[in-house]
Amino acid sequence: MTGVQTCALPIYRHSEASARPTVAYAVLGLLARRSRSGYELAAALREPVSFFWSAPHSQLYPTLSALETDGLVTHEQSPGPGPRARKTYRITGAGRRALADWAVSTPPPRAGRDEFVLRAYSAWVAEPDAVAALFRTEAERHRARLVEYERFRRELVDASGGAPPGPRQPEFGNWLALHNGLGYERAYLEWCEWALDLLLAADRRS
Amino acid sequence: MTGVQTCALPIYRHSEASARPTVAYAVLGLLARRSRSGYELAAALREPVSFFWSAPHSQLYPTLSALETDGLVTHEQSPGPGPRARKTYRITGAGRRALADWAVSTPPPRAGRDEFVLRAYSAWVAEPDAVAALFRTEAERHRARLVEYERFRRELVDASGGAPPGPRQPEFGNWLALHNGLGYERAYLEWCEWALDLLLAADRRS
DNA sequence: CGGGTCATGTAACGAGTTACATGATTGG
DNA sequence: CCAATCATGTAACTCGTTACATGACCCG
Repeated sequence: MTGVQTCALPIYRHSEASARPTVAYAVLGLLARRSRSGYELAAALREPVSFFWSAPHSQLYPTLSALETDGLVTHEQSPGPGPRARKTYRITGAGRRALADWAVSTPPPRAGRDEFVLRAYSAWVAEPDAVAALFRTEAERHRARLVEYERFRRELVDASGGAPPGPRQPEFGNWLALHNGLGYERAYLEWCEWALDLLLAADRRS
Repeated sequence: MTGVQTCALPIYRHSEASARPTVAYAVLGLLARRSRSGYELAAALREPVSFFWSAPHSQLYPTLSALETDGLVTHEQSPGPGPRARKTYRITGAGRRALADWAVSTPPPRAGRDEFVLRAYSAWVAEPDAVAALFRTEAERHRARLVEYERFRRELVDASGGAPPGPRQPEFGNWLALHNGLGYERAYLEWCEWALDLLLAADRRS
């Protein structure tokens, strides 16, 4: 009888009362701009919100229920074309407060994840030609995103008449997210091209 | 009886025979450089491998078992200090091939995730002062990482005598991953400082 | 009349995180 | 003697993805 006897019924309390999954704040962030139906939210979440967070609709609907239970959103029904009614969701005052609190709370230092860099880390075991092909494909992907993001930037600039949006305007958030995306894609593309140069230089030497 | 009758026993086959979780390739990537014990692998995975992939040891041990079942790694036991024997893992030829295949296979276009940018996207609902504080903390974090990465770079340059490593050397992978990390952190830091300038300019106007 | 869009949900699984668990040796 | 390190594993949970499910309307 030397071991420490532990409780047979494990009581896990590692989720604080106010802890919500990140997708909930993606939803609140969208609803803070304007009310939307579940379908519209699902469509918005299919393409990454703020360029760096996406979710399928299967994650959305339970999230909306949970947010409503907590009083952070409400909904109004209207007849839909199909077998189910359309629900238009609106953020509440409590929801807006929860979003603001979350937005400025320092996030725990989470490790970023990038599977492509992990592949690059092991690229030395593969054929250099195949590695070059991989990087060319990846570069193309980021080039395409850059073009898209530049288009978004022009749209935002045109919409706000040249001046950057004030820090209380919704466009401020778009502006921040977009510029992060632009910097990210530019840096990534430069890295891909640098890697291709390195591979080319090594190929010429041999 | 209008509905489509589906099989009562759902047969899910959406995982290909060779599909392995990403953490498995992080492990193989480490073992391709040199053999390591589970404990050493766990320590290496605690800090992100290739700067962009980390895992706790609880994910490691089942992964090692699975890799061994598939014949991609083997292990030798030696007596450990504690109640359990130390197992030193070695990658097999099949493991090296699987790693090389994975490394150059085009990854499915996954959406990157960045919770901080999502916060920034909703920062307009919060106090501008709190937003500025948030960005200062974040900038500091990236500045610290940059300093660390610059140190790694000097170490790598010193170790290889100035010349960049050839595309068949393990250091090539480190070199690629490190330069991605450097570009990423530089871009992120610049973005944080740009955002702080924007907030400061708006503050002066009011 | 067949496929796409609108519209909402549930089921099952895989991936990732946190907590539980054991126990010898080493250093302050 | 207490804490950290070495050393390995399991249990329980949350988060995220893929697949299943229904059905009306619109357009060609």
